Parts: sequence; C-alpha cells; structure tokens
Amino acid sequence: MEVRTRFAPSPTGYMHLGNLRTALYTYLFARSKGGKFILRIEDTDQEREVPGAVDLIYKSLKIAGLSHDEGPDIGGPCGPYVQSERKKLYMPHALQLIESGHAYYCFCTKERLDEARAEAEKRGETFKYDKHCLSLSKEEIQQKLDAGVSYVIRQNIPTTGKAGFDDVIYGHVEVDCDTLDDNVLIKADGLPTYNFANVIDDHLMGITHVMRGNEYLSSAPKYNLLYEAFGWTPPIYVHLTPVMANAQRKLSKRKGDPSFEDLLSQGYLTEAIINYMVLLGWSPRGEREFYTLKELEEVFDLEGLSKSPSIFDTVKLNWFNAEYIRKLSPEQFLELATPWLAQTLNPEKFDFKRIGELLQARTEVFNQIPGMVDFLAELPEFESDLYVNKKQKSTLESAKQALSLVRPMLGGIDEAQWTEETLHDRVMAFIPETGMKNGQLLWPMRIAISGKLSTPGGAFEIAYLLGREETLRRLDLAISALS
RNA sequence: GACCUCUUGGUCAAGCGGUCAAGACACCGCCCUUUCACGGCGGUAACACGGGUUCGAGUCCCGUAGAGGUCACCA
Repeated sequence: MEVRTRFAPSPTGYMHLGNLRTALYTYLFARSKGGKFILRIEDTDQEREVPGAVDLIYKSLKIAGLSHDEGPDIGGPCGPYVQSERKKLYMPHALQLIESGHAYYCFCTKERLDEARAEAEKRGETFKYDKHCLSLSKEEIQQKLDAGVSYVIRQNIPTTGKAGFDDVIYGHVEVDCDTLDDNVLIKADGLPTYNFANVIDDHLMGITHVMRGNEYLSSAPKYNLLYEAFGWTPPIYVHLTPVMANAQRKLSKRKGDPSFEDLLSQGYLTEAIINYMVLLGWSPRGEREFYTLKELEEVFDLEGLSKSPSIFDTVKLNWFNAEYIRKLSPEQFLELATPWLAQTLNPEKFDFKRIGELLQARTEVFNQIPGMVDFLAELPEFESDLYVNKKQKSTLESAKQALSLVRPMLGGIDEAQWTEETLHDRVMAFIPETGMKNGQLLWPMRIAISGKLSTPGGAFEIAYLLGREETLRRLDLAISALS
C-alpha cells in the first residue's frame, strides 16, 4: 500500500523548529517509501487565526525544500485541505456516531461545566464530564434542538475496559477507559475539535502513518476508540519527541527561542539547519553526519527515531553552519556575505572580495560578520596592554620600538606598490635589520592598525585592506599613544 | 493530584544479553602559524538509583527518584 503522510500545522504565524522537524521527518518518511506527503491546514480554532500565517507555512516549507504532493495551494484528490473548508464533512460523521451510541448531544452550558470543574479542583480531583446529557431522552433532545438550544457533541467513552494503540516509537500504550473524559467532538460553533477532525481527515485522506508530536500520546487512545467506532483501520502512529530549549521546557517562541525564520535571518544556511535538525532526534546509526535533503530522502527510516526528548544546541548548529559555509565556493560566500559587510563597510572603499576570502574560514554565522570587520571602518579605542604578548615576546617598550622602526619603512612604500605581497616581502626583509623577532614587530603592527586582539587576517592583510594612508595614520596614532 | 511517557559524558547520540561502552559538538593540550580562525594529532568526561532474572545486564523484569506530556467548546 502506498504510504501517505501528512503535515498538519495550525497557522500560528511562524514556523517552530519543533514543527519544522516534524514536517521534515514526515516528508522524509514519505519520500523514503516513495509515498505522498500531504499538507493540511488545521484552522478550526477561529479565535486563534493569524492573518498571513498560511502563506508563511508555504514559504517556510518551500525554503526548507519540503515539497508537498497535495495541499490547499496545489489541490489533490482529497481536498479541500483546509479544515475550516471541510466543515460539512464532520457533522454527518458525528451524527453517525450518535446513531451508533458512540457519541451524544450535550446541552450543558459553559457555566455549569466551569462550576463543576472548579468544584472538582477544590476537592483535588480531576474533572471528568459526568455524562449528564447522555441520559436525555430522544424527545428531550429533539425538543432542545427545535428550540435552538446551543449544543456540542461529545464522544461517549466506555466507563469500563481499556483503550490503547500501537506506536512505532513507544510500542503498545494502554489506559483504563475510566480515566478518559468524554471530549467534545463538535463545538457549539459547528466546527470540529482537533480530537475529531484529525481522525476524520486522516481517514478520509487515506493517511497511513500519523506522525505528530508526542503531546498527543495521551489522547491517542481516544482517537483509536473513534476509529473502532467507525469500523476504520487506524493509521500507524509515530509520536515524535519534542525539541527542548533545556531539560525543563520545550523550545518556545514566546520565551525568545528562535523560529526557522529567525535562524534564516540571523544568517544560518537552510542546508545546515536541516542537517542539524534531522539529527536532533534521529540517528542514521553510523559515523556519517553530513547529509543533503536528497540523501536523507533515501536513508531516512523510523527505526532511527529516538524516544527521549532532545535539547536544541545552538553551539552545534553553529558548527554545522560553519562547516556548510566552508563548503561554499568563494563566489557564493561573497554573495551571501556582501549584505552583512555592507552594514558597516563602504563597498567603494574596501576590497570585499579579499575580505570575503579572509572571512570564509572564520565565519560560523553570517550575523557575526559586522562585528568582525567593523574595525576596518573605524579604529576602535583600545588599551595599550593589547601590545603585550608573552609568546610573541612583545612588550610595551618593544612595541613602541617596532612601530617607530616600521612606520618610516612603510612610509617609503608608495601607493601603487601597496599590495599584500610587497607589504609582506618588504616587511619580512626588513625585520632582520631591526634585530627583532617576527612576532615582536608583526604583533604590535597588527594591534596598532586594528585595535583588536584577533582579526580576520594578519598585519599585511589588514594593512592592505586599510590602504596606505589609513594604515600610516593609525600607526602614527599608535606611536604617539605609546609615547 | 491522576494517568501516560522518558532517563548512556555538559549537549546530540551508537548500542538492541558477552565491546577496554562508538562517533560528533563543546572543553583542554600539542602541532601548523605574523593574530584569530581553518586544518592535523591527542586528552578529560556517561550507562539516574535499588532490587531481581541470567554463567553474564546499559541492554530483560520490578520498584524508587528525577524530568516531560495530558487532564479545554486549543491544536
């Protein structure tokens, strides 16, 4: 049988990393089996609607490269793919369950329920609907319906026995039915709850494998009861572990954790994000850790999925991103780096191409770039103790001497000859004449013209990038500061 | 609180009754080197705890502890 999986986000306005990973796994599993990947929008909560959110889902999936085979934007044989547009499909099914005794009308007011809930809480008990409306006679029900009394439809869960299901990751999970509540299937607004809609839609859309977050683990037995009531074969369940911010809590946009979009705008590469995320909760069981999406479509399997939550680690993501940056061609890197360089540097005045070459091996995330090159635009203020370096045998005195010696020598190089190569050759030839060690001269020279302990590139690269005039100016400044 | 689930180094993780318990990130050290990186080499570091079962347990079973999830007319 053809595998059909679905990604069913509700439009919240951004792509959670946890959601992205769920989408990724769902997509990869379908592709690995040569099956279909379906996008369905779960928007039955009208109070939570966020304008533009659906477009963002399309956009994010597209950037991530997770192309769906059926969905609201491209159609398909099981449409519509937006739950709010499927409204008329749910009621007949609910009625069918009422007919068979698996569901019932409930006319209880929100106030009555809230009260009962509050009382249960006061007694320290878990609230469970008392099946109050189950005992209503056919006539009473009809009467209320005719009178237009607001109602919901509830699932009639057996009071005894067990309900369970099989999960690929967790195995067989079973609970006593009396711990389950008679959940609302159809809300007063006529729309289904998630509890009901997901069952109906997954069945109608022929979903074979339901992959979703494990927050649904506790309610899955109820869904299975629904499948049984309809006489449908349940799908294969795969409950995915959450992506955590730390051991205590999930990644959360509200707590300031980044979304997929945030990562992208910070300068992470899509390939790196995907590669990192796929390994967060899934293992190919081997030494290899670099995979393209295409390769993942081949090797992904359910067996490698882990049972325990995993903590999102920016440090490792950074490492992946750095690795992907290094794999870029110099041209690609320069293109991606240019907007970040332009934040602090004038493209007319600086050799972006050369800066790009210098930066590629040193950049983990693109948003680090402005902070790495800002000293070129403007010499930062710095303490003279930067000149002191034990390993380079550089002291305040030696630094002052070195700068005083090298300044006139550099001044003798004219504008036309001011290249990295001549700078290198001339200075290296000059050092022996001074009787100093390489580091004793080069270290202070770099400090003087950069004002920073570490820089992308050494003294010659920086002197070249700065140009003759600015280099000499900074040197003079340094010498007088040391005097 | 009730129910469900999870538990291998700081983090991601391999392991599916017999290994000196992989590998990666991070960290530390060394090498390379005009700084910082990159690269190379090496190192520190783990089976939550207690009982069983077994010749043998990270692997199976039972407890305990810790953590997460669910308990909505939200998904």
